Amino acid sequence: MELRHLRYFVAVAEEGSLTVAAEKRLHTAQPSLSRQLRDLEHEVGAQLFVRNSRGVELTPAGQAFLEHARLSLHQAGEAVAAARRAARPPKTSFSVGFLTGQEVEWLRRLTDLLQDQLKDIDLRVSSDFSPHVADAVARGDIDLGFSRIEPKPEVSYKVIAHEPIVAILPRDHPLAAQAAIDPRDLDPRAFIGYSDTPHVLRDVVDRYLRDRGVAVSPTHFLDGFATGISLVASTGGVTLLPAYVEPLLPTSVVSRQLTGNAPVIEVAAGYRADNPSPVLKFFLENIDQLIAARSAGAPR
Amino acid sequence: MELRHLRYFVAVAEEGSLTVAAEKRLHTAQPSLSRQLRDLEHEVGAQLFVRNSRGVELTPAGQAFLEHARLSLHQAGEAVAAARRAARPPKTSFSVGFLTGQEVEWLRRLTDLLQDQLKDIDLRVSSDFSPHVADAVARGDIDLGFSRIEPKPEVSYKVIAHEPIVAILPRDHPLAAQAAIDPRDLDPRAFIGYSDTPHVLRDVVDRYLRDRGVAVSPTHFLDGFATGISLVASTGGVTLLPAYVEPLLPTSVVSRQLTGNAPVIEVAAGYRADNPSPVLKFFLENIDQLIAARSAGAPR
DNA sequence: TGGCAGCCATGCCTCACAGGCATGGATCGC
DNA sequence: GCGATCCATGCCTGTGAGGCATGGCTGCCA
Repeated sequence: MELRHLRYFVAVAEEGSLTVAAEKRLHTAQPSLSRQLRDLEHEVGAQLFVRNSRGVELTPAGQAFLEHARLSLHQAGEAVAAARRAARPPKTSFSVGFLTGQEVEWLRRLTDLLQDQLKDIDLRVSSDFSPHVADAVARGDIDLGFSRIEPKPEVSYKVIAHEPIVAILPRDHPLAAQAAIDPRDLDPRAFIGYSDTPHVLRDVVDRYLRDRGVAVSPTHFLDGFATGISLVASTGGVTLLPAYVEPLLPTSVVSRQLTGNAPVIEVAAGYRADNPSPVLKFFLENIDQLIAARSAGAPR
Repeated sequence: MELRHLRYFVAVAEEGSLTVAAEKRLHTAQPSLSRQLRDLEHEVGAQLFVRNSRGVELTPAGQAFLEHARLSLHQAGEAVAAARRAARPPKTSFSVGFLTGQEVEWLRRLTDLLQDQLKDIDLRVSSDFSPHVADAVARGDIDLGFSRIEPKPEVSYKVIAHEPIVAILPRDHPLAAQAAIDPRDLDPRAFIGYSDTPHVLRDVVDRYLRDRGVAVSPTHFLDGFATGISLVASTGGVTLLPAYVEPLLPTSVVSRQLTGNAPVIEVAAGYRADNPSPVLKFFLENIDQLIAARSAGAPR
């Protein structure tokens, strides 16, 4: 007796017909099936079916056999499934955090880099303000953070990109008619400044304006790109933001380059050097690939 | 995958060696076994054993597989056993009682008669004094009793044999020198009589002696053949018993026929006519066969 | 270090039997 | 009575299980 016999028996018992079971479930010829069931009955030593011109019916012996045959087949299937589960290594957990808005580009590049390993990685993604991303890295809550360089003793950074800063202004603003904007043309009171949260960006912009003798006295302050765009749209003011926000602008808001040498701001990959994650190790070993793909103008 | 694979796998897992399992449990060649297990691993998609020069060890996947493989094999065996149980009609209970000593002949003849049905009969056998056997039949405790004809309103009898009565006496008794004993030569005081229990035998013997003008005054009384033989051996006296005891005599005791027309005693099959037992029905329908076999001098 | 023993793996061959096609027998419905 | 449907039986072919011979690797011992 083999599992084959049990499979055949159960199929016929459930269909109530050798011909139907052979064609629809077993994809075999009815005469072969007939013979296999006869052989099974001979081995068991009991009649399992009553044959008639309309098909077959189980005998009491056949009914008893069916219950255990099902259990046997089920356990055989479970044996295979259990072995496969036991053989599969546990998925490696890997948590990635992004400065909000940066995931548009960097999540795609990251998953491209991890390509073949992705099926074995339990990847978790979050986005937040840059300092919060850095905090989470420091705490070990996330393995890798794409943010500004937020100085923290526990966190190491690798710069992965330099983004130019651009002017963000209403489409109908007088300066929008120019291809590039001179910062000295800005209205000091209509300039939208920065809260403490994007302090890296604030420092970069402050230094840029100071170097050009431009003094601004903002009355509105943005926390992130979202609030920045919102304030530009509602106040009609102008602000400076990294170029990554360009694809995220609404119709009423446009970006314009700045004249002369535009300031740039770094995007960095932040991590804890003592994190033993093999995925992190792989990422750091292959970070040049990530940077090269961006430099080559890989499609976004 | 077939049950064969599971059987092979479990055997190897338990023996920890392909060679040992092949030789001692599976009675197959090691190379065949090696190939079957490789095929199984290929189908499961996981390595189930670690091979080394001392045999094999289960991997975690193999361990998980083993648990379910055992269950599958067990259920397959249960399927067969359950079907066989369901197919087998319940055993018919049949209780037979014998006058002690009669089972030597009649149990053998009864089982011969029931031959093909025996596997379906739960046969119980007991032996006792004849009146006790009759009582048990009357009560319905036993279905068939081989005894004397003990008159009881509930019990019907069919005579199955007539046994001659013989003299039972010590080997060194003066009368033992004769081929046949004349009852008038008996010592009236040394004759061993009968208690109330074998009253049918007592009546037969009393009538026989009275018809020949022989008066005995026994001082010892037997209950059954066993006490009869014991008293003959210990008192040196003589008694008369049915010939069935002859094969049961010890060396110091012999039997001798009686001169002239020897008395006979009936052996009867007793039963309740209202007993619905199919085995009893069968027995009564075929009782002539039982009697004929004895008449034909069938080997005892 | 070399030889031997023990174990599992691989190559080749044979044969048993699973599976397919053709056909037969029984039953049922019109 | 005929045709349809179902299971059973005969015959044939190809697959794969099982056996023997041999190879490769490891470990032990002189």
